[in-house]
Amino acid sequence: MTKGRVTVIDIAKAAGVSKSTVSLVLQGSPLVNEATRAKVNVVMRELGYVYNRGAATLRQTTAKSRIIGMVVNDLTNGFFAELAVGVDMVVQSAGFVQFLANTAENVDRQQEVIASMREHGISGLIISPARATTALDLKAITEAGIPVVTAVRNVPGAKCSSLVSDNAAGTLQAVSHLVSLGHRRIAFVGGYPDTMVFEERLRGYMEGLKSAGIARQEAYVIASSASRAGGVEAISKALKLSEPPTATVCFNDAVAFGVCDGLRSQGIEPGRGFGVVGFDDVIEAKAAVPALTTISVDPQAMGRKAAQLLLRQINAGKAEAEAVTTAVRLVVRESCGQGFPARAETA
Amino acid sequence: MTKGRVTVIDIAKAAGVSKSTVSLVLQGSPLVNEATRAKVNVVMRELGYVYNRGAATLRQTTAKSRIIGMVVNDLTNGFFAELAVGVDMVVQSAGFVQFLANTAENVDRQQEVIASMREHGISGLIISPARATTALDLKAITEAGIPVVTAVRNVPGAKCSSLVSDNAAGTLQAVSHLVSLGHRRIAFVGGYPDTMVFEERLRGYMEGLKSAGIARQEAYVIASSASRAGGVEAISKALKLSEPPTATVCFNDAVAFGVCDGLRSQGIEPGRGFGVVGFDDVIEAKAAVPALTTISVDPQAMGRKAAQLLLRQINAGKAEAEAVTTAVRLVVRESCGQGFPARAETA
DNA sequence: CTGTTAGCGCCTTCAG
DNA sequence: CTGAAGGCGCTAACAG
Repeated sequence: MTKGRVTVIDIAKAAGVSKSTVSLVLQGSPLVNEATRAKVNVVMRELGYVYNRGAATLRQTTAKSRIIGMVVNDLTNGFFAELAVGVDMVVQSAGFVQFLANTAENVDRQQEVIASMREHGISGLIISPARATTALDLKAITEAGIPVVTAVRNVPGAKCSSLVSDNAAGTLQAVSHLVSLGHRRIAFVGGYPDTMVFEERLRGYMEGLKSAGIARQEAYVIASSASRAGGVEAISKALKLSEPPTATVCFNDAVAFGVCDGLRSQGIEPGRGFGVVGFDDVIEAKAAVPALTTISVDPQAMGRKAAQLLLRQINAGKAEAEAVTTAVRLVVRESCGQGFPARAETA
Repeated sequence: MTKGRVTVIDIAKAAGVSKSTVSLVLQGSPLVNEATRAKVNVVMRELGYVYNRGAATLRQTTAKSRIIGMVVNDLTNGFFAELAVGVDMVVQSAGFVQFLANTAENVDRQQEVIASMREHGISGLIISPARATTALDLKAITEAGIPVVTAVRNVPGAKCSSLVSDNAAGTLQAVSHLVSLGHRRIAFVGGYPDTMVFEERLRGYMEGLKSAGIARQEAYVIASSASRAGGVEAISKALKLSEPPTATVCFNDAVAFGVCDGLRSQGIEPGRGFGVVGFDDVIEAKAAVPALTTISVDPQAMGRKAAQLLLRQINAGKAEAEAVTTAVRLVVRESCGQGFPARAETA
């Protein structure tokens, strides 16, 4: 039952110096006598002093709170949990502390937590935006001069940097992987050609074929909805071709599951003879199926990168010149045959 | 590029009232004229005012920061991620915000983050302690009158409430489950009888047998190290008995994996005929094997419970009378046969 | 119901 | 190297 919380003035008194001296010690200033510094530190320990960062932040210009906000659209999904871990690592070792909030894909909630974090004076924000997030949602905070970095998804038009996965490189790797397993008839299935993401992934697929010296086959690009059902539909079409593929690169993992379903219903076991690579789109990551190989960013690495980027901006005093979007390299994760892919081991 | 951040005084001026009036509006006091209140709110929106909670906290007695600390020993483990999600839910809807830090089982780091959180004036702390945590580690914060709740593991001697799983009820359920599947020769394998946890789990097992009217068999309690290797060892012993068991309740999931390994090496497929129930000890949760049924607390539920408990203490003004440890009910989770158990669905 | 006056704990001049 | 003021943004008493 400490009565009134102990303050700099208390410890100044007890150490027989002035408050400013104490303050200097607190900031590790070199202007203070070594002996004095030691004494002050001892007294602080004795009295159980705890630094009041709130007061400091109040006094200082602003936003030197050393707290960074992290908002995530689905913490239940292991991918994002790891993302947060990555962020936490660098944030912690930089002497910052992390606010974490989960939005569960709810934009309203997202706005609430961002507002709340602002009230607490976060020095910067890392956000994996909820689905329907628009530039407008981020306008207030970016205009306040608080550095913002988006990860995983990006928000077109927002004045902030972002980290997204390198889609083309991912599907390219997927193709190379399948080729190295001996496949030559490789299809690209799922998704509709009206999104940027689709274009990118398709492009990587094409490049992969090309660099393997495989001629492109129109019929091997099979669009469908980017869902499990879409995957089923697409693979059934594929298998009816006169020369059916022996492997597929799937637009995302939902599609990949559908493909597996479809294969099984034809008595074909995915992963044994028939290669299936799913683009781990994060969304369905938690339902990974064993027989599936997956292309995905390393979430922890992405988190670390995001945090570094943000800290750089914070230290630079202002937000980056303009919105920069960086593509993060992807990693092929072999299925592990039992349980689920050993994601942690790739970290 | 807002110049000087807008303050209560700015909005007071703009609204033609005094700062205190604004302050009252901010706190939703009923002492202010409805029209005035409305006007103030409008002006706040127009000027893009953001409440400075740090300043408020500074002025107010103390610790009304509305931020709660959450420290977790392994966020990489899906269990703890879900725990944090549970906490976040209630914390958020109570208008608090959550500091999250991961200690990766490192006590030193744990002390650092707790210190850091203290500097930021957390109103309360929920902690899933790192392995070697002692009451001493928590002494400073509890003595400062900050409510602390431990979850998952408890810290003997610490002046705080804790939430742990109901070990006995868990193994009891495990036995009942196996009995309902027709098993009568059920062994309890793994672990050494020198820990409290072992005692509790063994007791539940005994009770389970008893309530099923099955006589206890000395030979069916097989101690071993609480590891995968221990599981292999234990099951091999079990199978050599003249009347070998047809099912096992395992001390923890590491042991359970070992049991599965051992069974397979004998050509027995676990889960088909031979029942295996592992106590999901959290530690190895991420490596769940499909063929395994598991007894475990629902992590989100535990998180919610912890947060509620903490908030109650915060609102009560002071920490609970004394350390109360509450057992959380466990849930049997059927293996799902593919991928890993659909944990989220039990939430 | 609204305005005035003090600080909360800290950091920054600015002198000694 | 150290001491004395002043103020960050807000709220808690009091006055009006």
